[in-house]
Amino acid sequence: MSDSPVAAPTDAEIFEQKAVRLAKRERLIAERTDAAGGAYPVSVPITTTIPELRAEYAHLEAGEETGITVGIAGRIMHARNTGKLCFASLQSGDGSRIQAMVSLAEVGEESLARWKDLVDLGDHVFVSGQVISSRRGELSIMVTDWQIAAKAIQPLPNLHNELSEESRVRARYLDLIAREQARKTVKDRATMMASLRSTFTGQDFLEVETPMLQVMHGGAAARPFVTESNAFDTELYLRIAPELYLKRAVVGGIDRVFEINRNFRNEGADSTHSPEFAMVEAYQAYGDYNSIADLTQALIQNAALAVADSHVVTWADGTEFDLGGDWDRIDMYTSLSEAAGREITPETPIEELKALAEAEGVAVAHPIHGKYVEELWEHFVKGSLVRPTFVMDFPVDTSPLVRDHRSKAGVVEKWDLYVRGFELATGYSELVDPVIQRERFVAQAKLAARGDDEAMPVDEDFLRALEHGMPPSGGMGMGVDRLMMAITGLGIRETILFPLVK
RNA sequence: GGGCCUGUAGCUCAGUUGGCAGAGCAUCGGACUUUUAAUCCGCGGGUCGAGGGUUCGAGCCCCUCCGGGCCCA
Repeated sequence: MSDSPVAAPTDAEIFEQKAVRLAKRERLIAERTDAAGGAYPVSVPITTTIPELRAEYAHLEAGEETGITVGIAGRIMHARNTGKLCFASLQSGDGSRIQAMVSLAEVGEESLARWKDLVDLGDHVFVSGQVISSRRGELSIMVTDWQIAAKAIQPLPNLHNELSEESRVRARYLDLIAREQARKTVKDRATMMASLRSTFTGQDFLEVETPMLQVMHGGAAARPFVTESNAFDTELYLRIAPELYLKRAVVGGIDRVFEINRNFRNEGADSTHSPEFAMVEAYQAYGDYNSIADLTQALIQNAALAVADSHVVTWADGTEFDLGGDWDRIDMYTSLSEAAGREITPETPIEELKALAEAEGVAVAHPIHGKYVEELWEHFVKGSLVRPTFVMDFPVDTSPLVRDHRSKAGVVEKWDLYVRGFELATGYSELVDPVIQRERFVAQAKLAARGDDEAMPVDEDFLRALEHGMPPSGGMGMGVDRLMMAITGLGIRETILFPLVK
């Protein structure tokens, strides 16, 4: 906690509705006779749930009475009080609702008056009584007993308007209470995560967890968050990728390994980037970038099938998007040459690339061959990709952890998977030669010394592991939040339950 | 980093040319035994994101800062 306690709000700072509810809370607590009463009872005697009742009594005719007594609890979403008969809609966590009817004839004068005095929108309430259908055919509980299950002292937002986008993100609990799509997104994401794990385990991959706090960051080109350890009296980095640890696991004989967890990158935040993001990484011994592309396609297609029941997913805006079939695999230099109308190869001199980039208005932060080629590819080709596409064979100097292509000079066995214009996943034939790996690290360290704060330091401990021999392997990484975006068509702030906000 | 938009009651939003701070829902008081955003009557509720400036007078114009969004690089 912070050094100074947060000052209690003064009376003037408590707005009217909260003050009213706080007074009701006080009254409930003052009237409490045992642990089951008051404003926050330890439990209430529910016998069933709202969705179960909905399913079981869907057939009731208007005005029908069942003679069955149940006890249920839910959050008050609407209340309609008349003089001697009160109606309330109770909502359960999944969004399903049932009506409670509190009638003078059933509960008596005192209980009805207490209901009107003490129950507010947003409160959790327990009711017991007969399951009936109202005259208008609304499935209802004709209440005989009730009590507050949990008193809300903040008012519910106005449910007749959409919550503002900022409120949805800052108060996700309200978004979840108010909006079906918000609840569905949470369920869909859980379904997607379960599907990913199921696809992996179906192919004999083992899930592991590797360090998030690292003495040395690596495995990707990105700026890390820096923190410090009191116990070790040293700087630590929040990981930017789990790669170097997963490879250590492969060296140790975990031949098929994956991890799904958070990475942290100290970079800009916008509609497709979050400073912390969930990622899946996997390594497959005796595989390569082709077999790992097959795996990636299966992971995504199975996830789409699990969430949307089809390889053709329907986004929130109604657009249909087809993730089915075998995806195209195109060559980076070839597709760039075609789109640019001139031949560009790994031998194309940097001056020529620079001239082209300047002519096209493409800015390149670090003037090396590979960065020009990648920026130019994004400029010329990226926007034209419609179907999911693997872009294969990247420049060697921007991919320090990838092995050289088995037959083409100057490129590495790396692909990026583009889905609807954004990079969803990347895969490699992993570099396992410890001597070449060391050379690549040293080259990166020189970049770092020249001010490229995305470049990696030399990781001696990782190199020692590699020197013990890592089998030929394919590896892949995929942004889980982005996969969710691709399947649902939602923005990144919708796919993350609690995105970082200032 | 550049450009544009935005911040007003608990929530969602209006606010004209610079001239008394508004609406709906919610709250509070009253009526009502079949409502479905119930209805009807009545009363409240504001540091207009923060600070500074111009002006007789600023929610509105100018400057700085903070938060949010969109587009571009």
